[in-house]
Amino acid sequence: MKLYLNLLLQLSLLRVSLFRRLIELVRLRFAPSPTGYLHVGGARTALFNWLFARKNNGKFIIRIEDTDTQRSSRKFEEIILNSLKWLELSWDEGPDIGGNFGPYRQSERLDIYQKYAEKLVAMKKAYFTVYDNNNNVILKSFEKPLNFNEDRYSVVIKFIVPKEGKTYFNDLLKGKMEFDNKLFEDFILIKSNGYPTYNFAVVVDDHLMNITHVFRGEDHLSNTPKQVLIYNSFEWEPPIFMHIPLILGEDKTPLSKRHGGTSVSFFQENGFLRDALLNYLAILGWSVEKEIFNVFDEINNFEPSKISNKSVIFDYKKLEWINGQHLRRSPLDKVEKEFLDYLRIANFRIPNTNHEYFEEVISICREKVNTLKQLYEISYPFFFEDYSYDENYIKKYMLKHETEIILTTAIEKLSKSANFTLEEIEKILRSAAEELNMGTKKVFQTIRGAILGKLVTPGLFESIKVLGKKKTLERLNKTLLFRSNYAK
RNA sequence: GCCCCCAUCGUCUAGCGGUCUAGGACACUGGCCUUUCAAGCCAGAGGCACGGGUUCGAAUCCCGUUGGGGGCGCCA
Repeated sequence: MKLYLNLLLQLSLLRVSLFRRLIELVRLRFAPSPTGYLHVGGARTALFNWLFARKNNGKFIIRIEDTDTQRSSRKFEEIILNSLKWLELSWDEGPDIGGNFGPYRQSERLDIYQKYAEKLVAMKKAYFTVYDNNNNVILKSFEKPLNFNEDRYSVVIKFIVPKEGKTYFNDLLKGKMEFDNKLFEDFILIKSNGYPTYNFAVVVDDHLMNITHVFRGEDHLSNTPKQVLIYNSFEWEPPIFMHIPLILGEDKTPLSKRHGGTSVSFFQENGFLRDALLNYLAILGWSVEKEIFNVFDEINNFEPSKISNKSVIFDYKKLEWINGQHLRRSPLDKVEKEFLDYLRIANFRIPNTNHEYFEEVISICREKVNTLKQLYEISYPFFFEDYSYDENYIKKYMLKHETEIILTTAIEKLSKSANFTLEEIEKILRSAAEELNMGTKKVFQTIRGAILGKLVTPGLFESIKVLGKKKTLERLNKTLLFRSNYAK
């Protein structure tokens, strides 16, 4: 009977663990250190982790690796989190929202690392080391060294690397990895300030947080065997690793500010769309049939092993092209919302207009530009009366003697238009050119500059229609006046 | 110095032993369209790093060389 009950218990436990695996197959994390802005390389890493977690109905976790007390700051943590929010890479557990495996800041987990490090010491797999001011080792011990004045000595815990044998692990992209243990020297687990080193904290946290897959930059590849050594010492099962090739600048050095903007906030502030940035980061090294897509729609097609195993050069031009594609293909209301958000972030203001007018302006302007910043520039004369005349326009058209007759004819004819439809406007202006016996280019460019100040604008007829009869006539007259004053 | 990763047009990539006189995208050049500029469409230029093997046959497999990147921190 007892045996039977035991068996039943075992079975139910098995079912529980199976059930857990079914509902929560995978757990991935993005673990930035808050020492700067979110770099596009980091964003790409976060994206791949997020994609895989979402595809498998798993969890995506944010953990802050702030064990560098010198360089870490709460301000950068906030900026990084904001960038991730802007990208809409939502997380299930993190420093801001908590979760069952917290705390999610390493600086708040010091006691945990200390406990596990001392566990290793007790297992004779790590030891205390005391250094003097000149960095000479004066003591190695399995016992906690006492009575060492902090001013004169520093105490750390170091891991014992086996002198022989090899350490193995598998990488989703690189395949079987093998490192000779001789390559490594004993390394520090707990620094003299009580903080853990990266290689130790990452293992303890990934294990305690039940992380199943670690996708990170290739710069971590050579450190992985040290981490596997720690997993092995605890008899913990290591996660599945994947090391993603790094993003470089066009001179093949790591992408930095020298090459242009590198932070997510830079792209945000310069009028890039989240969908476009994510789209570009996704296809940068990951080939799919169609190039332009929304990553949120392609979650199920994400295949980590299909990521290219080669470092990639960041192509600003292609990003801009992709951005233009998204700008034109996205639903208009979405673009409007993004544009408004952008204006707020970039500290640009446009006057309140009625929604229909705003929408029409965006609609005709987005055909001509690739970024929200360019959209602001090209749409400026639609929102402001203080638009200025392009120097080229003044020289090439405004000052020409035909301008007066062109503009007065346009004013006369347009003012007679009853319906002011696109077709009607076109008909009027074409007939005007004909009557004046002038080329359409000369006539249209003269009018274009008069009503918008620039020689590069959306289509003339559309622009006139959107501006409306009243504004168009006002501006034509204004230009006539400006011209006569200019001549004096 | 030691260890690790990588190598197809300028850039990203397709290619996984014959279908490759190597396909696509961005960028570039020319053309069409045209009221400007874009977009769009059409055309063009441009690449398997090098040297050895293996094989009837190699961009594709193996070795080496070269080149690029990364790591070897009380940074992460």
